[in-house]
Amino acid sequence: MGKLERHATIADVAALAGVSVGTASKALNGRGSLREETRMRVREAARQLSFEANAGARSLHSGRTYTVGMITTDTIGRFSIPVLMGAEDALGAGEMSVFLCDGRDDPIREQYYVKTLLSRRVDGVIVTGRRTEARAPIGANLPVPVVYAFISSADPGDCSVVPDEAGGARKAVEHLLAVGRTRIAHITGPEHHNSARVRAAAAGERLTEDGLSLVAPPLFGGWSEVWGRQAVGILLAGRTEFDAVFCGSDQIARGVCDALRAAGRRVPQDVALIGFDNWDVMTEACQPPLTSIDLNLEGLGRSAAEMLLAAINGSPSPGRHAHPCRLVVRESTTVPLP
Amino acid sequence: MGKLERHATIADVAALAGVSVGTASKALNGRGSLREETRMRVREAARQLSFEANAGARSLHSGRTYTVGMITTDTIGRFSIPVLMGAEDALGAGEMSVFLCDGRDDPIREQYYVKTLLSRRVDGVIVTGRRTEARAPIGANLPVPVVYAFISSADPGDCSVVPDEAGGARKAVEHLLAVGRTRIAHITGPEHHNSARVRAAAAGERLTEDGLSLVAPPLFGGWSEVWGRQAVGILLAGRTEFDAVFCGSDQIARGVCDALRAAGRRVPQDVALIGFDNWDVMTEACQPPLTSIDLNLEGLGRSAAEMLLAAINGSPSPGRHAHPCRLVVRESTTVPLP
DNA sequence: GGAAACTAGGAAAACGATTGCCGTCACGGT
DNA sequence: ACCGTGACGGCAATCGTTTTCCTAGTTTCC
Repeated sequence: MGKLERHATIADVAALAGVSVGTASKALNGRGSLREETRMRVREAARQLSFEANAGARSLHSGRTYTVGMITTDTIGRFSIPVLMGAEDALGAGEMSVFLCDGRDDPIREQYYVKTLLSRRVDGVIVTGRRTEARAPIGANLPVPVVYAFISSADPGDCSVVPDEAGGARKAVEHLLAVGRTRIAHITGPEHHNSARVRAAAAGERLTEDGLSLVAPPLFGGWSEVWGRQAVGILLAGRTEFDAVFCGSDQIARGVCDALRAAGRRVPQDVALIGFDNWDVMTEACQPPLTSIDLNLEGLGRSAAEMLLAAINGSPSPGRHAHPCRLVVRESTTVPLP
Repeated sequence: MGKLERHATIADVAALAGVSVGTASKALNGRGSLREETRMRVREAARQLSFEANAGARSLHSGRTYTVGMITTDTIGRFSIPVLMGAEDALGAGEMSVFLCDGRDDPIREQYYVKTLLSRRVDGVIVTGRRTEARAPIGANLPVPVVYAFISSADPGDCSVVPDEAGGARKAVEHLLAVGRTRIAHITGPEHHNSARVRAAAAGERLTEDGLSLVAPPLFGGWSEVWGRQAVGILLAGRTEFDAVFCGSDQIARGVCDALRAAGRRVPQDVALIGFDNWDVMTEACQPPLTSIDLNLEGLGRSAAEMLLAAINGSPSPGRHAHPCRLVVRESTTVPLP
């Protein structure tokens, strides 16, 4: 089998085995009634020619291609990847292959991809990516099921799977309460970002349930370490007492941690610190290692893929589905044993 | 066009336009000789039915699928993504769709993917991922061209596109020399990692060309911030004078930066600092922002894809191709203007 | 006015695989 | 001897498109 060799067709196999194409097909797929000897002969021929059935030709018949398209809204990033991998994993288990399409936040490019995918007769489409808000559907009345993962569709009838950020924020607060902190500050991303608002609101609500409140209004800024450092400055200047900080991202938390240390406050003894995203790069490099809320994106991707598979098989799950977050405790909220 | 609607076929279009299928095909593809009026009629019918030619059926004829497979050796990570995106971009421009396959470092899984891709009759395959050394080829005598990107194939006859790490290391040293530093230390990743060895060796060689040498043997460790911090301890304990540190990764550099500051050394006034990878998360959060060597992975991916396209069209480029790195200067090597 | 030269579009054969339907054989029962 | 019945495999239709070959018409030119 040299580099220039053509792919073997079932006709080649049939010829080598001395049977008709139809018989060869039946032999390889375990259909029809054939003598065991014949079956073996055909299988052996197929092996010799390293025959692999042409999936395209096959799907011409079955009407299914066993492929799905995955469109990322914005450029593929830290958040899309786990989603993508989870989905790929779940789909692979279902014998599905994935077409990757990087939309790069360009609606034209995206529409081009949608057309391409449809012409390739994908069985379904997953849309993912990060946005500050829900996004417009990729198309109306598409002939195949679509699932939005991580991002959510502006059409509430579409199937979207999103992290339960409010639940995550509640878990964060509950953990801080559980380790005995009551004077909690919240530093987070830009207010125009839906995630920042939702998390802040949920944190506030959870405290209210215990008759408490944030020691100061949420500090909205950016998602970066730089902002985390600045925010600590603001907090300290305000002279508000606080024994814990809940941060909207691990990067913010890391900045906060560095700034607190520089200001002489110990983490976690003086101030307990909790992040959001559970991004290993940050949680591990932080001194001390950072407690955080894991969005469980890989699970989310998997779950989205499973919903897509279900929809392809005729059982769609319309609507918005919240995927639970998970608390991961590290030393930034627990005093290490001496 | 409702959700349950079948895809329109060219027969539907032909019927609506009142012509034969053959004619419809010619009209849509600009073949044959047809009256302009007929062409328009067919096009209009296609538009009404939102007809998109079935790519699978089409490729049955042409023998080409206009798809390529992309296999990532290890789990998709920070390094694979830009490569992947660059490739996707270049391929998209060539009207090719990409099958994404996440090998997860599992040879069985990988072989399964290779088979799947071949049965889908991809026109070519790109293999990417990170490894400490060159990897075994994904298969011998495959019927389609294969290009290895970022990672390289152990078979020197295979087409591999890899970053010119030695060149990058030389650029780093040259930059340090250019800003007047001569007492350079090198802190890098594990010695069993090919990248670490290559970069260290190239740095040493470049210094030798100027009659200099590293102030101490390269410090091999991990790629992490934690190691960077530790290494500074070792360096300071050794009482060797140094006015610059070239780090094998941005994470190491960041750790070094934090540790130096904690030890009272100013960056860049006392010690100039340069990283490797140009990872925005690190370079931007570092205080001061970090000068680094950019592997130019997106360009590398693009370039790999272009070589694959060329190979598909009959002009393969066998062998190992080094893709140049780029120096990105920030404040960690330049004293900011007062 | 008749042959040559076009033009427009239809019919049918690929492409590779699957599958329903049939024909043929061998065998057993009456 | 004849019929019924399985077992085994071949034939041909089918999926959706492209493309090659052909057949009517219509011009054109001598």
